[in-house]
Amino acid sequence: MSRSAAANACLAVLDAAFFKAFCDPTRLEVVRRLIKLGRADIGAIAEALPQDRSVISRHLQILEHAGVAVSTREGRQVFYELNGPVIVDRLAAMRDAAAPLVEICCPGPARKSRA
Amino acid sequence: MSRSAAANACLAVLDAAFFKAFCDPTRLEVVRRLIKLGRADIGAIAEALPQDRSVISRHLQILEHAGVAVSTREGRQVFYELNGPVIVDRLAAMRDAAAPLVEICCPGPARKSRA
DNA sequence: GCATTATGTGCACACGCGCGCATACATCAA
DNA sequence: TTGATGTATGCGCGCGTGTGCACATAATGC
Repeated sequence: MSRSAAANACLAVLDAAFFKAFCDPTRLEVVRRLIKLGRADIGAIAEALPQDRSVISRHLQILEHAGVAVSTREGRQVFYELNGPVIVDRLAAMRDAAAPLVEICCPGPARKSRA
Repeated sequence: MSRSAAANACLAVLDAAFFKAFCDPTRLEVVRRLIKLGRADIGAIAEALPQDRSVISRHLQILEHAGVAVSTREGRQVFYELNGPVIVDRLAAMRDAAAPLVEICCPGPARKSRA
């Protein structure tokens, strides 16, 4: 594989929306709560967080809109859950795209060979 | 591996600084330029970007501070380069931490049967 | 019907941050 | 030295957005 081909493959998987979902500290805490709790309603997610429930609700909407979380309504509560497969696939795709680029072209600062 | 153990492993690799490095659109463009150009000085990186050179310079500093880029001074120019190994390792660590959590506990909403 | 619980939303505020400009600093050439 | 080039930084502006409050909406229980 050529360097430009590897570079293009790497460019293709770079998604700003995915990163924006995790770049806010509070939103990352929400993600952490979802990891700990698994499937949970907004009240349970917001319980240990200092922000208002409405704020957590908005963050969850953002996460869902980014494709990293899904919601299911049950009666008057809304349960949220991380979309594990999607997250893993995204991470794997980025890693698989970046790996060959590092191998064949960008020895980088901490690389020894490359005579 | 238990669910909580997998969850803790997943929490450990969640790094806000890493995501913040890629969440800004302009900064992502800088990363794209670095992927295309490989090692390059600030002038070359900022050449095709609409923002001012000083802005690109600041973004590169942010990327370096986040550990995803490195700079080397040569005379009066500063060459930047993505820290490929670090990026790949981070992505791999996140994927490897999230994968078992998805497998053993969070089948998720739409489990697609794939390897 | 009314009350309670759970969540969504309009609104205004404040903080952060990306941005460009001007300028200072560093390096090289003549 | 002086001038030119490349980069960093101080400053202010403007927009995006996270935040909380109050209220609206929906669903359950009485």
